Amino acid sequence: MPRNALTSRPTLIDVASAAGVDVSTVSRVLSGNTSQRVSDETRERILACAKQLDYQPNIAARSLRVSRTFSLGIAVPQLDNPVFSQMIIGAERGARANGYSLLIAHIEEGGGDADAYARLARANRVDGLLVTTLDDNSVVLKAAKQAKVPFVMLNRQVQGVRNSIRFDVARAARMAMDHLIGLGHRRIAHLSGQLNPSTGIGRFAGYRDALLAAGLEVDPALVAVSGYTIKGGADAMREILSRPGPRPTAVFPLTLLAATGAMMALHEHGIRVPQDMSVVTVHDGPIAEAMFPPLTTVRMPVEQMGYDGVVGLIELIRGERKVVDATLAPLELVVRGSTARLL
Amino acid sequence: MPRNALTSRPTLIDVASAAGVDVSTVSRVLSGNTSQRVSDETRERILACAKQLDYQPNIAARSLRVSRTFSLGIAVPQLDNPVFSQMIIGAERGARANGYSLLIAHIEEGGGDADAYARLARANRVDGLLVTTLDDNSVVLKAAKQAKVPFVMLNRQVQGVRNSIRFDVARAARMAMDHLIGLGHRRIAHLSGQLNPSTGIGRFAGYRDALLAAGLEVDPALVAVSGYTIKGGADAMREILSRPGPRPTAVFPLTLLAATGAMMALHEHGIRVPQDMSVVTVHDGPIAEAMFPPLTTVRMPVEQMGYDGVVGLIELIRGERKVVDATLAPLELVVRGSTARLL
DNA sequence: ATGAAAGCGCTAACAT
DNA sequence: ATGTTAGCGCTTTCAT
Repeated sequence: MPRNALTSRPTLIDVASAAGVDVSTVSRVLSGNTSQRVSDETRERILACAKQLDYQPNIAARSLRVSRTFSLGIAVPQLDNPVFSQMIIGAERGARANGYSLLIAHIEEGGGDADAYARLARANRVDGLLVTTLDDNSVVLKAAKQAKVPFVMLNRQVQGVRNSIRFDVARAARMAMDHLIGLGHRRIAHLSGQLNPSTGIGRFAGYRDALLAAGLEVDPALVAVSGYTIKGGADAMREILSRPGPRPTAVFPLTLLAATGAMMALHEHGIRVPQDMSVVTVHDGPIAEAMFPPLTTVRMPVEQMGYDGVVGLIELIRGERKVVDATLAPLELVVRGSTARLL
Repeated sequence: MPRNALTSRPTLIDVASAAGVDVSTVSRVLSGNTSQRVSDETRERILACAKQLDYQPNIAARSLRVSRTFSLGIAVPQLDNPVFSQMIIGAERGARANGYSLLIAHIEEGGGDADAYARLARANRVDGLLVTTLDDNSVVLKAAKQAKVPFVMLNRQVQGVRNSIRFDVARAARMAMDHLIGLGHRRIAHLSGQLNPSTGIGRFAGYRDALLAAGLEVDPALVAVSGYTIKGGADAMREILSRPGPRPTAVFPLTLLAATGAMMALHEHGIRVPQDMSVVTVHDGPIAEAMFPPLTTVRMPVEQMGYDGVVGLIELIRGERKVVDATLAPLELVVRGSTARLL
């Protein structure tokens, strides 16, 4: 019984001698090398022998020879965040479809420079990296740059990073906000991932633009920073509720997890959703449906983002492409029980 | 600028010539080979050169030479289920700590034989496999057996599988049930993963045992199969609510996702938690806290399971161990708002 | 259309 | 204590 994957398995030599040809011929057939012709008869015979022996190429040998690992890495800061699980699902699918494996690297939050660097230095195990970060100035990013392999950033645009697949979050925000405004809401709070250093009202233009388009003003008292966790969302919501002045009638947390936290805070305060407060967010998923009441959301093509990122990355690696640069549009608004017309 | 990970990087030869020694000496130093002595002076010099050149070993070459890939695979059926994300977090940590990479394989549900087999046949990229399945008779399992590498099954015990890390779910169930019984509940429903073919009352003994220990009877009308999804939990809860006869005063869904679904169904029916119905489940996580009301749960060491599984697997691969066979005990009961004393 | 042969970077006998 | 050397299994010129 073999101890490991690479022990005592048939090699090209076995297939070659079974088929009575040279290894190079077998290689040509099995690796689908089209530049050289092999007679149909020989090809058949080789294929039959390979199948009969259950031949599986030794990837380490091939890697050594062709200087490629055929694996990609994906670095995620939170594995138990639906946005990242869905990204991974899409990325894995794309990788598999192209003969690549996906290696996961969990970047622990607050792991610090040394750790993140060390981790990604392992990048010599991969031909390319999919990088996601919650913090734009993250060390992860520097590490990825150090990693001397092409990388594509997902769901984030960062100064100096050329390759990225982004989500048109401004448009999604606009859709969410227009929904609330259309329901008659005027005092709409916003839980933002982080504040824009210049405007101070949240990173994404959608919130502000929608207000302005409706002739409303941006009230800083209605905006708080939630980050990207449930706890962050709950804290930000509590913060807004604790501020003096009239309470908002609706809230737009930017992320699903923040919205989940906001719902907690609202329940704590005995504020009924949607009667007293409408809630809408961006990014749909099973949790959104499972909330009470179920959340109205703007669907986000997260899996697609992972898939497109991988495909772009592979094209980058193959030199079939110089740059990966796409923006995915939001999918539709799914209206559920968390939003209602302002009475 | 290098196109990929393995192009134009310093090799052992570079380090050797920089240090003025032979490659074999460098190899001995850098691979920490303790069986052969190298003078401290030479060692220092080699280490310095390696560092200065930023030498990183070529893993493909090493793999080819030693017939090991230094990667492990983890096959999961649902990536967006907290139980699996947490397992992966633990597994990744364990792998990393031992110089292994973790490769993820997402087994799509209903992927069918051919697909699952084909996927795991790729197992020649890994030295071992962590296998998780929701369906005991899964083809995944057969595939893993075909995969000629050691594998450890997580969170499930299956006939004929020697290596597994299990969770003492019977004891966890007992803790959950005792909590409900202690609160005065007598009519307690159970949403089970699947039914036990012999008893017909759910796979796990904890539910039945707790009832019997309290002098209560098992009422089949209070048991339904939920599977392991939110929807399954919601459907099973609806099913029980639709049955004639007195309604239960508490429900014990076996999994967090099923509990989430059950909460949905209860809300739909206007049944208040915990006033009209107490809910307790096994496996804690952020969602449990985010529910309304927050769920009382028995905490489950899921990350630990991934970690222990990986460590055991590596020991298996190294031949330091013949079998991996452990059962993890449940952690504590966390009482939150979803359970209350029966009035 | 097929074969011969070199060599990717590394490790582990075996020599010295 | 360190050097020499033979491959691991594969792809890819270069011959034929």
